[in-house]
Amino acid sequence: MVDEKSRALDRVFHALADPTRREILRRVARQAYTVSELAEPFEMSLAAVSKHIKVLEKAALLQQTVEGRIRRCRLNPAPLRNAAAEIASLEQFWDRQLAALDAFLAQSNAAAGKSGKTTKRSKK
Amino acid sequence: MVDEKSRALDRVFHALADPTRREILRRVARQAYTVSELAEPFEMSLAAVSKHIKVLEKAALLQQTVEGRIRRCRLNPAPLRNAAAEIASLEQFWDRQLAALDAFLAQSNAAAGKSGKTTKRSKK
DNA sequence: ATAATATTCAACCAAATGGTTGATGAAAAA
DNA sequence: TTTTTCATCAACCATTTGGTTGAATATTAT
Repeated sequence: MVDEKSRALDRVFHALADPTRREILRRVARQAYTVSELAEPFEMSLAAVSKHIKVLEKAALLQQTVEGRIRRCRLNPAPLRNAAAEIASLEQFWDRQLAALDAFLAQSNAAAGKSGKTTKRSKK
Repeated sequence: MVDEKSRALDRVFHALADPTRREILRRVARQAYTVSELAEPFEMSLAAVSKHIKVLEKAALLQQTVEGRIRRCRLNPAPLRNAAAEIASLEQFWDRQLAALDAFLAQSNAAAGKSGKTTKRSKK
């Protein structure tokens, strides 16, 4: 399972890359909705929304529980944490690069006997 | 410009939804690379990697600075923060839903004169 | 039993995606 | 100047995506 984690991220980021699906996620994050309720605000067919929901399900971002003929849709937040972790990891590498640059500049300035600002940084 | 922010998110999440592009981002997060250097580890043509880079550029996740005939590629972390914020927002709504459920259960249990656990929660 | 409702499925379509190869342009090296 | 090198562009191709419509399925209501 070397790249299964990566393919899961593919699915999650792909699922998030659409405004309709993000809107659906925002709604189910607050409360559970049926497919019809989710579809109602959108100017597209029920089948189209059903497909969007399936994309979200394949990313495991949304879970359906069957209650007779209706499906109740809820958010599953777990994959969001993986996506957030991936993004945080990139930001962290970036921060380290900046830190190294800061250190380099600080040393250069010290060697030149200068004072003053370093690269602007967000405070940890 | 109502939905320009949304379309920017579309581009960022779409850019992140590919393992090659994520790997490119991880590299440029640490240091600057030329297009050829970025392409070298991948089993695909230079033109293909060039296209991936263009996707990252359109998402503003990557910036190129031209130095003669080479392009030096660096991470631009700003769009990552927007993506992270969107994810955090979903998680926040989810947490509030759980909090409301907790409150409901607590009140039910109190009314029934019971004690004991509530829904399991991650500590803030 | 029949009809209405909720949802999915299947077939289709246009557009976008992710890859290829070969030509091109512009800068650097010979 | 000629030749490499770095990178993009253009044309092409197969697959995926995001939508449609109409039929199918299963459950609930009459």
